[in-house]
Amino acid sequence: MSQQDRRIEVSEAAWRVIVREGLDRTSIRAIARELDCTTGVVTHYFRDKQELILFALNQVTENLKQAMQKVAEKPLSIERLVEMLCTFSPLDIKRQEILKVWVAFLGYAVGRESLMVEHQTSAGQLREVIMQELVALQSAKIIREDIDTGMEANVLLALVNGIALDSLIQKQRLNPQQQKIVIRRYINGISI
Amino acid sequence: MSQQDRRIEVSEAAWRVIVREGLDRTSIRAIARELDCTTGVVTHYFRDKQELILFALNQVTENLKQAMQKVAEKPLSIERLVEMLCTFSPLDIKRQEILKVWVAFLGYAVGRESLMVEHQTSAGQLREVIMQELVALQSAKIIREDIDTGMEANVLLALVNGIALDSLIQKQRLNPQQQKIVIRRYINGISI
DNA sequence: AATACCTCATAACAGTTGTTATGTAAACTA
DNA sequence: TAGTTTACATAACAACTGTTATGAGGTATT
Repeated sequence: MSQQDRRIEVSEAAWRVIVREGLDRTSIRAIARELDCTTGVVTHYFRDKQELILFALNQVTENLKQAMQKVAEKPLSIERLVEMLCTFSPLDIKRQEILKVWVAFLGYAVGRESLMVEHQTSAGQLREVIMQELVALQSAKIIREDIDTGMEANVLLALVNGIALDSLIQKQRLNPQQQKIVIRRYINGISI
Repeated sequence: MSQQDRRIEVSEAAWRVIVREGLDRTSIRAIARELDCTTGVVTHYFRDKQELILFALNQVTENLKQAMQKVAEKPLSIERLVEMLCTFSPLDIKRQEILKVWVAFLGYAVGRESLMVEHQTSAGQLREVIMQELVALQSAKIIREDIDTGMEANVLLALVNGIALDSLIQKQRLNPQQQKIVIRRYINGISI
């Protein structure tokens, strides 16, 4: 097993602790316990805790980007955009956990400007992908010519992020089917 | 000054520390420093830290509810719904700080089921208000009859929450004017 | 005027934290 | 096979945490 793979293992153990016990209780010792090892493992693969946190956060982004990449292989269509956006929706347990980890990190970034910039960087990348998708759809005359692709990318991401949050904070939440319907309906609104 | 007022003072000091340094660094000692007092003040007005956290979180909800209450005094109209929803938008510094505190608490609630339930309770109340607004507008034949007010309340809150998050995580973010336009445009889509 | 209470300061407590140094087998390298 | 690096385990460190007890000075009550 390569060093990089082992780092990912440690990072995933950190994820599990975060989801189960909360980010502030995710100590180096707790991660080691989750790995059924001692703290020596963690300190061996990460210089300090900040490096571990940053790595784990980047793993979240990496997961999302890969999922979107996979969808991007399909032929251009409205449906492809819908599926791309649904990448963010907590439709299965894996994505629910990613969402929780992401929310925990975002809350942790409040009052830590450098961490918030990390979030902004990854969010900016996702915005870029959606925007390019909109531009392509616009060129193909599938969506209206008069929409501002930059702004619309923000709105679409805001909508899917909001829907994702809804699944966390609402007891009477949108079910997976409704989530898809809402996104599809919104996109229909900007289609020709 | 009443006991309740003093509790609010402590809570607001906690807010400032959270926004400036992060929730996990908001220790009782840090709050006391912010108040320019000793920890005696904090421990006198709150049994323990959990009670303080819960109080500070409820203050966030209280702030939002009061702002919405104020809007609710105006006559029923599409514009009133827009303004209600804009209550959540970080249009000024005060609301930006409330948003940050809220996000910090939400992240803190990951892995703490009881705290997450608190979030769900307050989010549920806000959903109820928006839903009643939709029902009233529907009765007044201002918005379409065929929309599901329950689901639409979720979507509207998801949209404004998403827009609020956008202001935190996007560098190329929606400006306040665009935020209002987006909300208004969406509501026009469900109007007659 | 005596008593009780409210408001806060101070200090000590044990527990947890990240960090660091040191030890030790196993695996690789020469 | 001797030497070096890798992959951990172990332990000690100071700093910080929430909690609690004690006390002191002011204010209100009787």
